Amino acid sequence: MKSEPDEFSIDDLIKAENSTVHWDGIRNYQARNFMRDEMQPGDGVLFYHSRAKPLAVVGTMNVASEPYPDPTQFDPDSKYFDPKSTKENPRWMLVDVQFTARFDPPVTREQIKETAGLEDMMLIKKGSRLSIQPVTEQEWNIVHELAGRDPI
DNA sequence: GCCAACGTTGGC
DNA sequence: GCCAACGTTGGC
Repeated sequence: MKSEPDEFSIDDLIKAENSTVHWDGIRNYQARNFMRDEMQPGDGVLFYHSRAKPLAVVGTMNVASEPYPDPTQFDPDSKYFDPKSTKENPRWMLVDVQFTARFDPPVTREQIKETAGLEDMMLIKKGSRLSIQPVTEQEWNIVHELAGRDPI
């Protein structure tokens, strides 16, 4: 899962209550589908800082809820308000995520590009801007190796 | 800050 | 249902 640290960083996640947040504001159907259809409580998630220095995987999270409707879509005061969405038929789903680890130092985009076994990661494919992307178990393990950590 | 690559919208 | 126009993303 990507986030611009100016908007929401891994430090913000750690500081949140229970180090857990609603991953709200996702307004892309493909990204929504990943949360709605592919994520289960306990799944591991890489936290990536986009539009940042350095561009890097800065840590990990756990999926901490079942998918449920993003409450911000119903809030007229939210910048994520969607007038076309109804409570009966919500458009946007999200999951909660909980902090699990910080990578220090982070695993940079440059490292990922250079590492054998990670060449197929969607993250480094040209033109790929999806903010939620699938990661294979092998990729998860290699990224943890680069971080000097045991994969969970 | 630029701009290429994407995704969405809406007129036809 | 096509596709031009528009808005957004995110690496550089």
